[in-house]
Amino acid sequence: MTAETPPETIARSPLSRERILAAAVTLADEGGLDALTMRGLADALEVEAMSLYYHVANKEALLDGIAEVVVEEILEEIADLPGASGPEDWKQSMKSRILRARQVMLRHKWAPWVLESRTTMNGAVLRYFHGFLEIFRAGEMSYDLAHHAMHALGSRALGFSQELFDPTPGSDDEAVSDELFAQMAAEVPLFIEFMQEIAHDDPEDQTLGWCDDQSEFEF
Amino acid sequence: MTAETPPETIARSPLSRERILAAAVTLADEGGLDALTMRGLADALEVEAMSLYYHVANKEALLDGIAEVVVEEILEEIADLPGASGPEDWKQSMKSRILRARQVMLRHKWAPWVLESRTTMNGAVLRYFHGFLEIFRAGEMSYDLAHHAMHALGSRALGFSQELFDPTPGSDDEAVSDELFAQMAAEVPLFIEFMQEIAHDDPEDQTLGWCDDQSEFEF
DNA sequence: CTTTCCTTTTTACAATGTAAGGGAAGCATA
DNA sequence: TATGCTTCCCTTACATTGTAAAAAGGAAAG
Repeated sequence: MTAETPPETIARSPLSRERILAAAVTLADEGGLDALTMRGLADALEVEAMSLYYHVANKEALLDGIAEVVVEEILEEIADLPGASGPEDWKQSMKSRILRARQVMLRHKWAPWVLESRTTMNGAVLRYFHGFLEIFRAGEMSYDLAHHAMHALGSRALGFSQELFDPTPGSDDEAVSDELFAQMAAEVPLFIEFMQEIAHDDPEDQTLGWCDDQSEFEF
Repeated sequence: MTAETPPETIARSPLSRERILAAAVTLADEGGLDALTMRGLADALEVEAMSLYYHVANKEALLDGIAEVVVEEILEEIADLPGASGPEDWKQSMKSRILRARQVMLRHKWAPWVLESRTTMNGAVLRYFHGFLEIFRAGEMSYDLAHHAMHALGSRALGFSQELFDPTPGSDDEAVSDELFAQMAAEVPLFIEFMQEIAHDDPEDQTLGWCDDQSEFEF
């Protein structure tokens, strides 16, 4: 009788959906989504590419899988948060949840792309949003209001950064920037002032703080 | 002597960046982003694939291009809107702008994906946001506040729908849905109630109306 | 030993983006 | 007229992707 491999040892041979998904996540963490290719993933697992297909229907299913993994990670992260106790601290509850989610997203920078590209909602997302529903109920608001609030939050609820645009317009370095600056000053003068005013802001957290204030004000 | 082709006729031979971008947009409109392949685009233009590369550096540049086309379309769409006149109607100005943008987005359902995937900001986006800045200034708010407002709006400013999840969880039709429903009732009971409450809502516009109310409330 | 089932590999193909170089037509210069 | 240069398009070719089809290995059951 062969000795049982201890369950927590990540053995080589026995491939499994979980092992594949875990490897996919780390692969994407390291090399970005572009690095997440079936062959590359197989290599990382020291296996041939087609072996993956026994455990995962196709690449789309793989992406579904890692999307769920990420949300489950968020769920773990917020597991120890207290549930909304009084009708008053629902804002704080939401804020802390979103901040935790954001932490996870920062660990997996590719995650927003994958999550956005999923069309079906997996169980983890369901449970995650269910948590928000509980909070909203604790805040004593109607389902209808909760619905609107969800929409208002949008993907921010999952901690998305959503930078939308790089500070640098175009790939130009410093060379052309003189005439470009002149043109911008002519075409979009407010933007110049805007940028200069904004320049001193801290990068991220202030913004998220605001976003929370926002939802605070609306109700 | 062959008759001159009238200039407004979309002549066959002379390829051009504009013609390519236009064809790319309609191709994506019809078949989705997946249909937008270099070879397919070339076919649509009755040209060989590699010919495109004379006018467009590569596919990424092509996507940059159609992204800009879309935003320019938005700009045209809002061109006739009155600028913010008084400090009071800035909300209305924003709302109408966003609604127009949304119209354009509905014409090009692929656009959100492309816009989100662009890392650099093109001139059209710049001008579009500049319009918002003007509005904010007309509303007599500081650049700092405007900055926060932009973040709060996020991609909604461009009219994104951002449905985030399909109503249907999974690809299951009606078959498994009984036990699935039971499981959901156990795991995420609030969701069930939530869905039933929500079911009577109209699909889209109400939501956007709310989103506008939201920004209304915050200031 | 044979048969069966589970898992992995072998081989192969089609679709994609794109590098490299080849031409054809028009125009300029000698 | 002849030569060469520029502009624009095409031919060929290749690497990389996802994945279909089927065979091979091995463990378990008969």
